[in-house]
Amino acid sequence: MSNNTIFIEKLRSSGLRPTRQRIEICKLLFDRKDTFHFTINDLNNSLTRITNEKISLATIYNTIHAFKEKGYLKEISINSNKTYFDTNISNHHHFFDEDNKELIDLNDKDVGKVKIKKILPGKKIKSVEILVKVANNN
Amino acid sequence: MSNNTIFIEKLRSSGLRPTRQRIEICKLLFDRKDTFHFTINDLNNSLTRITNEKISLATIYNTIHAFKEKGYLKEISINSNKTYFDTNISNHHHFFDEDNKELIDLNDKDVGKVKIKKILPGKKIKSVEILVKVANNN
DNA sequence: TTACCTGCAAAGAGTTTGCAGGTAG
DNA sequence: CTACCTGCAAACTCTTTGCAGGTAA
Repeated sequence: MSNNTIFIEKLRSSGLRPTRQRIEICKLLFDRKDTFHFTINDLNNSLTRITNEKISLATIYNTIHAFKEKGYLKEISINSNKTYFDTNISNHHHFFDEDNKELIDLNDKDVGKVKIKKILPGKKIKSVEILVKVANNN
Repeated sequence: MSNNTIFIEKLRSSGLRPTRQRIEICKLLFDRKDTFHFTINDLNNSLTRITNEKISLATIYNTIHAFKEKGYLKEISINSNKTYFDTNISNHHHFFDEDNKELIDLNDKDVGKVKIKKILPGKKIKSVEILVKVANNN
């Protein structure tokens, strides 16, 4: 499958050698149509299940961090003991469902335009993230 | 100082007995005009410095968590290995300065009204938090 | 006196790192 | 062949918890 070429290029451009383990990670992250929200733990479990072998956490962490540096993944601001990542790197926001600790995308057009009227001298805005926490009605 | 009465009431209404250690925590958190953003570690360091004695982490954690449950403190959603709290419990948002890991308040009026146009069936919106990450121009 | 609290230290969870053998280039 | 990578385990950081002596009511 020539998708691997894309994965190899993603890895190389992130400063990583394309290895069997990293190709597996790429397949899981990028070989899909929909957005994928995950924690390292989710990813590790999925990899173990899909590949029937254990991929080292060292590899998973260094790969994910390189992708994040390169901008192929976004880290999401949630107050949680875990770090959440998102394969959707477009400008968008999130619902966080507190009942099942799940993230749901909120497209930019689903949110009225946000205007930040305060300026911090000498500082540049890097990102504006909106997190809408939701829970069951009860 | 009769401020202690207020602190004792805050503690009692949070289901906690007013002890010497907890009064010290209250003084540090609530005896001030301006907003206070902190991590448990910040708080612990300040307490040690101010009181010249070590207050147990167990006490700090159980006090802070009780205040948070009661709504006297807010937990802020930042992707960080640490948990940030805020003594400003009004509806407001934050800048997060990535250079020095510091939080800065963003009043509700400094942000244009945010309209969430997507609905999740059966789910109720608990909060809408905006985090504006900033860093030095360079 | 009783229930709760404190301090300490150990345990947990998530993440990071050091090292020795293995692999890409 | 060399530099980088993998797997493992140990180490680290932050947070939570168990326990024994101490304190508020």
